[in-house]
Amino acid sequence: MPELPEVETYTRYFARHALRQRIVRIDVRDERILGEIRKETFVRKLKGRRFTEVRRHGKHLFARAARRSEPDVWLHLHFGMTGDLAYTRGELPRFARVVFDFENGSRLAFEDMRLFGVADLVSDPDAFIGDRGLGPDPLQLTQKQFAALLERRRGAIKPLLMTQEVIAGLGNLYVDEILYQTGIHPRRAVDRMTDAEGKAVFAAMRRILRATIARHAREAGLPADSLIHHRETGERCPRCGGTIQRAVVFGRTTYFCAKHQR
DNA sequence: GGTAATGTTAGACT
DNA sequence: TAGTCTAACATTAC
Repeated sequence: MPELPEVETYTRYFARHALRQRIVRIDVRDERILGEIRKETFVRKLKGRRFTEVRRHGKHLFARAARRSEPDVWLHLHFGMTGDLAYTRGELPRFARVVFDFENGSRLAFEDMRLFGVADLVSDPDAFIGDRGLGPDPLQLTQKQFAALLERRRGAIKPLLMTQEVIAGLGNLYVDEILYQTGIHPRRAVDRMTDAEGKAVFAAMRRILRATIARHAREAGLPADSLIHHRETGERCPRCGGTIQRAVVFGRTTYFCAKHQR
Protein backbone atom coordinates (compact mmCIF):
# COMPACT_ATOMS: atom_id res chain seq x y z
CA MET A 1 0.00 0.00 0.00
CA PRO A 2 2.69 2.44 -0.90
CA GLU A 3 1.95 6.12 -0.69
CA LEU A 4 3.97 8.37 1.57
CA PRO A 5 2.71 7.01 4.94
CA GLU A 6 3.36 3.44 3.87
CA VAL A 7 6.83 4.21 2.56
CA GLU A 8 7.58 6.03 5.81
CA THR A 9 6.49 2.89 7.64
CA TYR A 10 8.75 0.75 5.43
CA THR A 11 11.60 3.16 6.12
CA ARG A 12 11.19 2.75 9.86
CA TYR A 13 10.89 -0.99 9.41
CA PHE A 14 14.09 -1.01 7.40
CA ALA A 15 15.82 1.04 10.09
CA ARG A 16 14.60 -1.24 12.86
CA HIS A 17 15.66 -4.49 11.21
CA ALA A 18 18.25 -4.02 8.50
CA LEU A 19 20.41 -1.16 9.71
CA ARG A 20 24.01 -1.83 10.71
CA GLN A 21 23.79 -5.29 9.20
CA ARG A 22 26.31 -6.66 6.77
CA ILE A 23 24.97 -8.07 3.52
CA VAL A 24 26.48 -11.48 2.87
CA ARG A 25 24.34 -12.52 -0.09
CA ILE A 26 21.91 -10.96 -2.54
CA ASP A 27 19.37 -12.98 -4.47
CA VAL A 28 17.74 -11.20 -7.40
CA ARG A 29 14.83 -13.52 -7.99
CA ASP A 30 13.29 -11.47 -10.77
CA GLU A 31 15.49 -9.12 -12.76
CA ARG A 32 12.55 -7.12 -14.02
CA ILE A 33 12.48 -5.27 -10.69
CA LEU A 34 15.95 -3.82 -11.29
CA GLY A 35 15.12 -1.31 -14.01
CA GLU A 36 18.25 -0.15 -15.85
CA ILE A 37 20.94 -1.68 -13.68
CA ARG A 38 22.39 -5.08 -14.51
CA LYS A 39 21.96 -7.84 -12.00
CA GLU A 40 25.68 -8.56 -11.77
CA THR A 41 26.45 -4.91 -11.08
CA PHE A 42 23.72 -4.63 -8.47
CA VAL A 43 24.96 -7.68 -6.61
CA ARG A 44 28.66 -6.87 -6.90
CA LYS A 45 28.24 -3.31 -5.64
CA LEU A 46 26.21 -4.26 -2.58
CA LYS A 47 27.74 -7.51 -1.43
CA GLY A 48 29.80 -7.22 1.73
CA ARG A 49 28.49 -3.77 2.52
CA ARG A 50 26.61 -2.63 5.56
CA PHE A 51 23.44 -0.53 5.64
CA THR A 52 24.29 2.54 7.70
CA GLU A 53 21.49 5.01 7.08
CA VAL A 54 17.98 5.03 5.66
CA ARG A 55 16.05 7.97 4.25
CA ARG A 56 12.78 8.67 2.52
CA HIS A 57 11.71 11.34 0.09
CA GLY A 58 8.13 11.16 -1.12
CA LYS A 59 7.54 7.54 -2.11
CA HIS A 60 11.25 6.78 -2.51
CA LEU A 61 13.38 4.95 0.03
CA PHE A 62 17.18 5.23 0.09
CA ALA A 63 19.50 3.07 2.18
CA ARG A 64 23.18 3.87 2.37
CA ALA A 65 25.40 0.85 1.92
CA ALA A 66 28.92 1.55 3.17
CA ARG A 67 32.21 -0.24 3.06
CA ARG A 68 35.38 1.08 4.63
CA SER A 69 37.43 3.36 2.37
CA GLU A 70 35.05 2.98 -0.53
CA PRO A 71 32.56 5.55 -1.82
CA ASP A 72 29.00 5.12 -0.57
CA VAL A 73 26.38 3.41 -2.65
CA TRP A 74 22.71 3.91 -1.92
CA LEU A 75 20.07 1.26 -2.46
CA HIS A 76 17.01 2.96 -3.92
CA LEU A 77 13.58 1.37 -3.61
CA HIS A 78 10.32 2.45 -5.15
CA PHE A 79 7.33 0.33 -4.15
CA GLY A 80 5.13 0.82 -7.18
CA MET A 81 1.60 -0.31 -6.54
CA THR A 82 2.17 -3.48 -4.53
CA GLY A 83 5.65 -3.26 -3.02
CA ASP A 84 6.44 -4.24 0.56
CA LEU A 85 9.29 -5.33 2.81
CA ALA A 86 9.54 -8.48 4.90
CA TYR A 87 12.32 -9.22 7.36
CA THR A 88 12.36 -12.86 8.28
CA ARG A 89 14.32 -15.91 9.26
CA GLY A 90 11.73 -18.19 7.81
CA GLU A 91 9.69 -18.42 4.67
CA LEU A 92 9.96 -15.71 2.03
CA PRO A 93 6.91 -13.90 0.67
CA ARG A 94 5.52 -15.35 -2.54
CA PHE A 95 6.50 -12.32 -4.61
CA ALA A 96 9.94 -11.64 -3.16
CA ARG A 97 11.93 -10.10 -6.03
CA VAL A 98 15.17 -9.25 -4.26
CA VAL A 99 16.40 -10.85 -1.04
CA PHE A 100 19.25 -9.57 1.11
CA ASP A 101 20.84 -12.12 3.41
CA PHE A 102 22.52 -10.74 6.51
CA GLU A 103 25.32 -12.00 8.68
CA ASN A 104 22.92 -12.78 11.52
CA GLY A 105 20.99 -15.30 9.43
CA SER A 106 17.95 -13.12 8.81
CA ARG A 107 16.87 -11.82 5.43
CA LEU A 108 15.17 -8.76 4.07
CA ALA A 109 12.86 -9.39 1.13
CA PHE A 110 11.68 -6.69 -1.24
CA GLU A 111 8.42 -8.03 -2.56
CA ASP A 112 6.28 -6.64 -5.35
CA MET A 113 3.57 -8.69 -6.96
CA ARG A 114 2.89 -6.40 -9.91
CA LEU A 115 6.52 -5.44 -10.56
CA PHE A 116 5.80 -1.74 -10.95
CA GLY A 117 8.37 -1.05 -8.24
CA VAL A 118 12.10 -0.61 -8.72
CA ALA A 119 15.21 -1.60 -6.84
CA ASP A 120 18.41 0.00 -8.07
CA LEU A 121 21.47 1.93 -6.95
CA VAL A 122 22.15 5.66 -6.81
CA SER A 123 25.29 7.47 -5.76
CA ASP A 124 23.52 10.29 -3.96
CA PRO A 125 19.83 10.59 -3.00
CA ASP A 126 19.79 14.39 -3.27
CA ALA A 127 21.21 14.22 -6.77
CA PHE A 128 18.58 11.62 -7.65
CA ILE A 129 15.80 13.83 -6.29
CA GLY A 130 17.18 16.76 -8.29
CA ASP A 131 17.62 14.80 -11.52
CA ARG A 132 14.16 13.37 -11.23
CA GLY A 133 12.74 16.83 -10.52
CA LEU A 134 10.82 15.63 -7.49
CA GLY A 135 8.96 18.26 -5.51
CA PRO A 136 9.36 18.75 -1.77
CA ASP A 137 8.21 16.16 0.74
CA PRO A 138 4.91 17.25 2.29
CA LEU A 139 6.11 16.59 5.82
CA GLN A 140 9.05 18.97 5.41
CA LEU A 141 7.03 21.83 4.02
CA THR A 142 5.79 25.00 5.71
CA GLN A 143 2.33 26.37 5.06
CA LYS A 144 3.93 29.28 3.23
CA GLN A 145 5.95 27.03 0.95
CA PHE A 146 2.84 25.01 0.23
CA ALA A 147 0.90 28.17 -0.68
CA ALA A 148 3.72 29.06 -3.08
CA LEU A 149 3.30 25.70 -4.83
CA LEU A 150 -0.31 26.58 -5.63
CA GLU A 151 0.46 30.02 -7.03
CA ARG A 152 0.19 30.69 -10.74
CA ARG A 153 -1.27 27.26 -11.36
CA ARG A 154 -4.18 26.46 -13.58
CA GLY A 155 -5.98 23.19 -13.66
CA ALA A 156 -7.55 21.01 -11.01
CA ILE A 157 -6.37 20.44 -7.46
CA LYS A 158 -6.28 16.65 -7.56
CA PRO A 159 -3.85 16.34 -10.51
CA LEU A 160 -1.66 19.00 -8.92
CA LEU A 161 -1.41 17.14 -5.61
CA MET A 162 -0.77 13.86 -7.42
CA THR A 163 2.10 15.26 -9.50
CA GLN A 164 5.35 14.15 -7.89
CA GLU A 165 7.29 17.01 -9.51
CA VAL A 166 5.08 19.46 -7.60
CA ILE A 167 4.88 17.68 -4.26
CA ALA A 168 6.34 14.24 -3.71
CA GLY A 169 4.57 11.46 -1.89
CA LEU A 170 0.81 11.84 -2.26
CA GLY A 171 -1.10 9.25 -4.27
CA ASN A 172 -4.63 8.51 -5.29
CA LEU A 173 -6.08 7.41 -1.95
CA TYR A 174 -4.64 10.13 0.24
CA VAL A 175 -5.35 12.94 -2.21
CA ASP A 176 -8.99 11.86 -2.26
CA GLU A 177 -8.93 11.74 1.54
CA ILE A 178 -7.44 15.23 1.86
CA LEU A 179 -10.01 16.76 -0.49
CA TYR A 180 -12.84 14.89 1.17
CA GLN A 181 -11.85 16.16 4.59
CA THR A 182 -11.54 19.73 3.34
CA GLY A 183 -14.77 19.69 1.34
CA ILE A 184 -13.12 20.50 -1.97
CA HIS A 185 -14.14 18.88 -5.24
CA PRO A 186 -11.25 17.03 -6.91
CA ARG A 187 -11.76 18.99 -10.13
CA ARG A 188 -11.83 22.38 -8.46
CA ALA A 189 -9.49 24.76 -10.28
CA VAL A 190 -6.54 25.67 -8.08
CA ASP A 191 -6.83 29.35 -8.99
CA ARG A 192 -10.40 29.32 -7.72
CA MET A 193 -9.48 28.13 -4.27
CA THR A 194 -9.42 30.65 -1.44
CA ASP A 195 -6.41 31.17 0.81
CA ALA A 196 -8.39 29.59 3.62
CA GLU A 197 -9.00 26.51 1.51
CA GLY A 198 -5.32 26.29 0.67
CA LYS A 199 -4.52 26.39 4.35
CA ALA A 200 -7.14 23.77 5.08
CA VAL A 201 -5.65 21.45 2.44
CA PHE A 202 -2.20 21.90 3.94
CA ALA A 203 -3.49 21.19 7.44
CA ALA A 204 -5.47 18.14 6.34
CA MET A 205 -2.52 16.80 4.39
CA ARG A 206 -0.24 16.91 7.42
CA ARG A 207 -2.90 15.64 9.78
CA ILE A 208 -3.81 12.68 7.57
CA LEU A 209 -0.23 11.71 6.75
CA ARG A 210 0.89 11.94 10.37
CA ALA A 211 -2.13 10.10 11.72
CA THR A 212 -1.71 7.34 9.17
CA ILE A 213 1.98 6.92 9.94
CA ALA A 214 1.25 6.85 13.67
CA ARG A 215 -1.56 4.38 13.24
CA HIS A 216 0.38 2.07 10.95
CA ALA A 217 2.64 1.51 13.93
CA ARG A 218 -0.40 0.22 15.80
CA GLU A 219 -1.89 -1.66 12.85
CA ALA A 220 -4.93 0.58 12.81
CA GLY A 221 -6.31 2.94 10.17
CA LEU A 222 -7.90 6.32 9.77
CA PRO A 223 -11.10 7.10 11.74
CA ALA A 224 -14.31 5.40 10.66
CA ASP A 225 -15.73 8.55 9.10
CA SER A 226 -12.83 8.80 6.65
CA LEU A 227 -13.39 8.41 2.93
CA ILE A 228 -10.91 5.55 2.75
CA HIS A 229 -13.47 3.23 4.35
CA HIS A 230 -16.21 4.28 1.95
CA ARG A 231 -14.62 4.11 -1.48
CA GLU A 232 -17.66 2.76 -3.26
CA THR A 233 -20.26 4.33 -5.52
CA GLY A 234 -23.53 5.02 -3.72
CA GLU A 235 -22.11 4.79 -0.21
CA ARG A 236 -23.61 7.17 2.30
CA CYS A 237 -21.21 9.95 3.25
CA PRO A 238 -20.53 9.56 6.99
CA ARG A 239 -19.96 13.30 7.35
CA CYS A 240 -23.02 14.84 5.72
CA GLY A 241 -25.29 12.04 4.57
CA GLY A 242 -24.59 12.80 0.90
CA THR A 243 -23.79 10.16 -1.69
CA ILE A 244 -20.30 9.00 -2.56
CA GLN A 245 -19.66 9.32 -6.27
CA ARG A 246 -17.05 7.90 -8.54
CA ALA A 247 -15.31 9.70 -11.38
CA VAL A 248 -12.06 9.43 -13.30
CA VAL A 249 -9.74 12.37 -12.66
CA PHE A 250 -6.19 12.50 -13.97
CA GLY A 251 -6.66 8.94 -15.12
CA ARG A 252 -7.38 7.59 -11.66
CA THR A 253 -10.54 6.36 -10.03
CA THR A 254 -11.69 9.14 -7.75
CA TYR A 255 -14.26 8.98 -5.00
CA PHE A 256 -15.83 12.06 -3.49
CA CYS A 257 -18.98 13.21 -1.74
CA ALA A 258 -21.29 14.87 -4.24
CA LYS A 259 -22.88 16.94 -1.49
CA HIS A 260 -20.18 18.47 0.65
CA GLN A 261 -17.24 18.60 -1.78
CA ARG A 262 -17.55 21.69 -3.97
C1' DG B 1 -14.26 -13.89 -18.19
C1' DG B 2 -14.25 -9.03 -17.31
C1' DT B 3 -12.75 -5.45 -14.36
C1' DA B 4 -10.13 -2.84 -11.29
C1' DA B 5 -6.14 -2.14 -8.31
C1' DT B 6 -2.21 2.48 -3.42
C1' DG B 7 2.26 4.15 -9.52
C1' DT B 8 4.91 6.03 -13.38
C1' DT B 9 5.69 7.48 -17.99
C1' DA B 10 5.65 8.38 -23.04
C1' DG B 11 3.04 10.33 -26.49
C1' DA B 12 -0.75 12.95 -28.03
C1' DC B 13 -4.14 16.37 -27.70
C1' DT B 14 -6.16 21.07 -26.22
C1' DT C 1 3.71 26.09 -22.06
C1' DA C 2 0.94 23.73 -18.96
C1' DG C 3 -2.43 20.67 -18.11
C1' DT C 4 -4.90 16.47 -19.09
C1' DC C 5 -5.95 12.01 -21.13
C1' DT C 6 -4.80 7.28 -22.89
C1' DA C 7 -2.27 3.32 -23.04
C1' DA C 8 1.12 0.37 -21.37
C1' DC C 9 3.62 -2.12 -17.89
C1' DA C 10 2.45 -7.36 -14.76
C1' DT C 11 -0.34 -9.86 -11.72
C1' DT C 12 -3.90 -10.95 -8.68
C1' DA C 13 -8.53 -10.89 -6.57
C1' DC C 14 -13.41 -10.32 -6.87
